[in-house]
Amino acid sequence: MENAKKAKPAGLMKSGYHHGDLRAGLIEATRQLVEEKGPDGFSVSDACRLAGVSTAAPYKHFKDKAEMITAMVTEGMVRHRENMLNALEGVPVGTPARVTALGRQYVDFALNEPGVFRLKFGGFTDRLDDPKLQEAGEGTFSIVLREVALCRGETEITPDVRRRGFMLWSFVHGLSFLLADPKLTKLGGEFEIDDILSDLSVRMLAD
Amino acid sequence: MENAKKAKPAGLMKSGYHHGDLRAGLIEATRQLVEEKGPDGFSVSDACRLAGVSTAAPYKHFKDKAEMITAMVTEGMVRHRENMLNALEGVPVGTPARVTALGRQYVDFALNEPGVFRLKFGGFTDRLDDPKLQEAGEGTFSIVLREVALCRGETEITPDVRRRGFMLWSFVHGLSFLLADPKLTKLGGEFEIDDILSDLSVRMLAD
DNA sequence: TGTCAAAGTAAGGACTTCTAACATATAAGT
DNA sequence: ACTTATATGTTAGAAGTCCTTACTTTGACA
Repeated sequence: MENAKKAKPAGLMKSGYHHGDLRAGLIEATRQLVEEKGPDGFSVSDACRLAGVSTAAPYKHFKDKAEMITAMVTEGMVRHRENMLNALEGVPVGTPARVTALGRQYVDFALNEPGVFRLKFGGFTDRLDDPKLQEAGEGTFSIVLREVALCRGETEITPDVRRRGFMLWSFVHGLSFLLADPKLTKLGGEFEIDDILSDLSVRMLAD
Repeated sequence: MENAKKAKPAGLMKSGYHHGDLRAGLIEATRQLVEEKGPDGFSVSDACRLAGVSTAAPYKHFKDKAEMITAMVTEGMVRHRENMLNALEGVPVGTPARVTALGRQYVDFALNEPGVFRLKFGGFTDRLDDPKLQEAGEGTFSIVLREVALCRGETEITPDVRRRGFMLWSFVHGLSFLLADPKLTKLGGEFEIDDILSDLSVRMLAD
C-alpha cells in the first residue's frame, strides 16, 4: 500500500498535467527577470506573470521567495561549473593556456548572465544559503586550483598553489565586474580580453 | 519684536529650523541602513524612521528615492577618493609601495563600508546616474594611473600604463568583493592581505 | 508682523508576499 | 475501469509596505 509512495517516473517529465514543469519554468522566468531588470528587480508576481501562472502557484514548488531565487542562482552556478570544465577541452595540460581558458570562461559567464553573476557575488550571499550552491562554488574554484598545481608542477594543493589560485580568481572576478559595467570598462581604454588574461596567467604562474 | 523667544541656539551653523540639516541626516541614515541590511535592504520609510522625521520630509531635499540613494553613494565615493589620496602620504614616490598602499586603501573601504561598496559596484550602476558620482570614480582611477606611470618612468598616461592600471584595478576590485564575503574568503586559505597586494604590485609593474 | 522655506499630517494607490479554500489532472491501487 | 490519493493550479483576499503628493503648521529672519 504505502510502499509505492514515492514513484517518480522520469522519462516523461514533459508529460506534466497543467503546465509541464512549472518549477523549471519559474526558475527560467526568474532568470530572465533578473537579467532584464537587475539583481533586485525581481518579484514573485512578475515571475508568475512571465511564466503564465497564478501568483499562488510557486508556493507548491518553493517555500518562499528566497528559496525560489536561491534555486535559480544555484542552477546558474552549476551551469557555470560545467562551462568551466568544458572550456578546458583541447587545451594542452599543464600550460598557462589552461588557466587562461578558465578565466575567459569565467568572464564570459559574467558577460552572458550578468544578472545571475551579480546576484551571486554582488553581496546578496547572506540570504543565498544552500549546500548545493556552496558546493558548486567550491567545485568551480577547485578546478582552478588543479590547473594551477599542474602548471606549477605540484601534485597536490599546496599553500602556494592555493594562494596563486586565489589571486588569479580575484583578478578574473574583478575583471568580470568591471566588464559587466560599460561605464567602468571604458576607463580601461582599448584592450583585448584574451590578451589581458594570458598576460595575467603568465605573470601569476611565474616564480 | 518679541525677542524673548526660547529658540534653541544650537550653534546655528546650519540653516537651523526644524532638524538642523536633514539632508545630511538622511544620507547618513541611508548609509547606516545599507550597511546594516545590505544593498537592497533600504527604503525611504526606514531612513525616515531612523532620522526621526516624517516619511514626506525627504521630498523637500530629494526628488525621489533614486536621487536620495545616489546622493549617499556619491558622498561615499568622494570619501573613498580622499582616503585614497591620504593613503599615499609618506610613501616614497615612484615605488610599487605606493600602488600597494592604494590597493590596501581600496580594500579597506570595501571592508569598512561593504554596503556602499556593493551598491556602487554590484550592478546597480544603471540607476546611479550622477555626474559627480562619475567624476569621483574617474578621479579615483586617475590616482592609480598616475602612480603606475611614475613607477614605469612615464611622464604621461600611455596605453601601456592604462592597461596595467586597469589590470591592477581589476585585481584589487575582485579581491575586495571576495574579502567582503567570508564564505568566499575562506577558500583562499591563510594569507596576509598586504603580502598579496605587494606581490601583485611587483608582478604587474615588472616588464 | 509678515514671509517663506522646511517639516508635519494624512491619505491615495499600487505592489508585495503569502495563505486558505477550492478545482482538477495525473498516477496508483484494486 | 473505477476509485482514491496526490500533486499541481486557480481564485480570492488578508496584511502589510512602499513611494509619493496635497495640504497644514512651524519657526527663523527681515
